[in-house]
Amino acid sequence: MAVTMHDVAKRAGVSIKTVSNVINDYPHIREETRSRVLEAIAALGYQPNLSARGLRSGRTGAISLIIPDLKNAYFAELADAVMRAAAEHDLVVMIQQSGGIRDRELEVLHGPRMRMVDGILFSVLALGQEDAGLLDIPTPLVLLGERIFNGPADHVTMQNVAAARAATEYLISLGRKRIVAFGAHEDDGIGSAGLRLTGYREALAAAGLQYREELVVDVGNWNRADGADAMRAALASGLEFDAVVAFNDVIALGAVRVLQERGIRIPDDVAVIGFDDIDETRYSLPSLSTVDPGREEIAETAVRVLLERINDPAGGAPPREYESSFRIVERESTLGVASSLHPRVGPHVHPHPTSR
Amino acid sequence: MAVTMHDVAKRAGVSIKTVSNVINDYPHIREETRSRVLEAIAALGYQPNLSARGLRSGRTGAISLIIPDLKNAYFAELADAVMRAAAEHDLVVMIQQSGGIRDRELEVLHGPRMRMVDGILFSVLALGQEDAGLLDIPTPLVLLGERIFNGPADHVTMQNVAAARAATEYLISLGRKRIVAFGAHEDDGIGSAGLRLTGYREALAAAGLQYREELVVDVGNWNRADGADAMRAALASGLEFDAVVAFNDVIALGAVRVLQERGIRIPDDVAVIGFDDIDETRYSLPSLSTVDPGREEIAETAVRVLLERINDPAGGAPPREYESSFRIVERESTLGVASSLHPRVGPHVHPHPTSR
DNA sequence: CTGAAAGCGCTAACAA
DNA sequence: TTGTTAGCGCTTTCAG
Repeated sequence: MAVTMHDVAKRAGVSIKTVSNVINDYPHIREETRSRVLEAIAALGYQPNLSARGLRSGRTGAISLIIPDLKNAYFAELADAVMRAAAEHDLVVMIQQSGGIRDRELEVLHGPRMRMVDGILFSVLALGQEDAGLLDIPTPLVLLGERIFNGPADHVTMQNVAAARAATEYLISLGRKRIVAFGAHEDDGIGSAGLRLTGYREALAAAGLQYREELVVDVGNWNRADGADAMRAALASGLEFDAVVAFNDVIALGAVRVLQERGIRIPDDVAVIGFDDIDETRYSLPSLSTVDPGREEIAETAVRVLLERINDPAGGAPPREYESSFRIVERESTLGVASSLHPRVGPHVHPHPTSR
Repeated sequence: MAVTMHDVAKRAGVSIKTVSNVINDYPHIREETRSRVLEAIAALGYQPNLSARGLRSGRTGAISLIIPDLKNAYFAELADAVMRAAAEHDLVVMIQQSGGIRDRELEVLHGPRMRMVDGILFSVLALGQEDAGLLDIPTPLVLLGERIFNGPADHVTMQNVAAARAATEYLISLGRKRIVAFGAHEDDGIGSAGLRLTGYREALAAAGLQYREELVVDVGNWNRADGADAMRAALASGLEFDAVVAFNDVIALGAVRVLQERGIRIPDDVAVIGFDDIDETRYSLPSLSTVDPGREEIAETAVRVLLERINDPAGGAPPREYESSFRIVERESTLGVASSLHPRVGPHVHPHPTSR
């Protein structure tokens, strides 16, 4: 059987409690005692039993990250950022995939596995405002992604409206007049699609450009194939435009592909900007201008806030909202290939301030 | 405080043991008792404490997956496959990133966190044969990826040599004569790069084509940027070739980009095939022919084998090797754009048998 | 078919 | 500064 604290205590000639104290960095231990214990630990190869510790202390040192799908680059990069932020606090991460399916989101959230972690980071996709009550669980919870919930839990997200507005204004500043909003969702008011559409409208209004229904293109699932299909349909319908602000990067890349197939030059004929700043946008042809949503900041904030909730004795403070800073990243799909003459030069960026 | 078995037992008017029996599907329980217990569980919202169960039973129901980097699409897709295979067995997965750094791989593998899981799936990148002894840990372990270890643990991998040979033979069957092996690593004999180079050589030899040093191109890190850089350098050196067998998909995509920048037509001037069948290869321009390594099968086999080791009382059986089946996936980068006229038609495949 | 009691390995009071 | 004791919530003998 595995070696326990008892074995260590016996070998070091101390009590089990002293071993515990050494392990937990209890301050008042004689240096000589400490080193004797440490020596015994090393000699025996002792490793604490985390289940026992968890049972006793009520803390496991693990948090859960619930995301729709790891194959989606956005969530893979989010998971990476979360894991690295968590590691800073000695936390390990259990990833659970929900598939973006409502029942599965609830199942995962309420499953017994959630009793195995100290807190949950939940990137909601399917649940809506009407499900807010279902989020009342005993485990500390921080919501990621769009602000579809009004207060049941802490929430960290990006500045969707402001970022979409900035992206659209950037295209306008390039002299574009007929800008497609690519990736809208019918009836979506408060999800990413709705918020980004709001930002798009704000930018048009501020520039005195008219909002045109026909320039708002729905894209079903925000994956590459649907992006390509939607662009194909838009072109088939005879839609004319000189720029596209896509509501995420992969639908932008799908659209770019179709535009290129049709011989439409980017950015000469049509400038394209995406959303998310996934790694691939640096290497696509052309490289894709996009909005960096502040992923690192989101991950760090989420882990920090979750930890505060975990450590907070009473759970007193009311839920809070946090928004990350964002920036427009200019690449070839809006600037042209001139920049590719210096492929090793970093992207030009437009910094924007954090709001909170 | 959370509700425990005691509370459930009290409410149902039975002993704690009976509650335990119901939860664990112990067969011999009177139906009436069972339903009474179930009712109490539902009414109280009881959920078992996994730490306590883990302490008592020695099993946590979690496994660990150690991979280099989730931002790498190959590993994200592997992680997805592993998580879905694990879910089939009611296992949850803790993902740990090693960064492909040797010290970090060892640190993660030997850290106390590993005592929190029932078994480990380890996708080794940096450790080599000389570290085989360091893999002797108490927790059941299954190695993923290349066969750099000779027997310390169970191991599941793809058929690197056979697949690279098949990919090369496929290009030869297309009439290509000067085929670049793209992604070799100096001095790599038994890692992916070395094995795939072996398959490449076998294919040339079988076809009576001469092996030429200059057609073997090193690519540093198997990421898109290094792939692009290596192709740029190859072209600058005046290298001539009519096909590329790239040792993974992202370096293939990086190379494709550079070829297109230079006005080289794919596949007319140069046919390109990659390795891994990551999702992106379906949507790139042109879509990329590749080798499907049998990821699902690898994940399912790995989880099954790990579970066998976990359940095996003595740990008796000697380590085993498992190889997944693979297949060549033909897309535009070797077939031409004709196929894109029917974008919704599935890829043509060359099935290959499983070896074990 | 069900109950009683022991103890998994650890930490938190409380003593010494 | 260190030792003793009592459980955390559960599963598992062993009786009944």
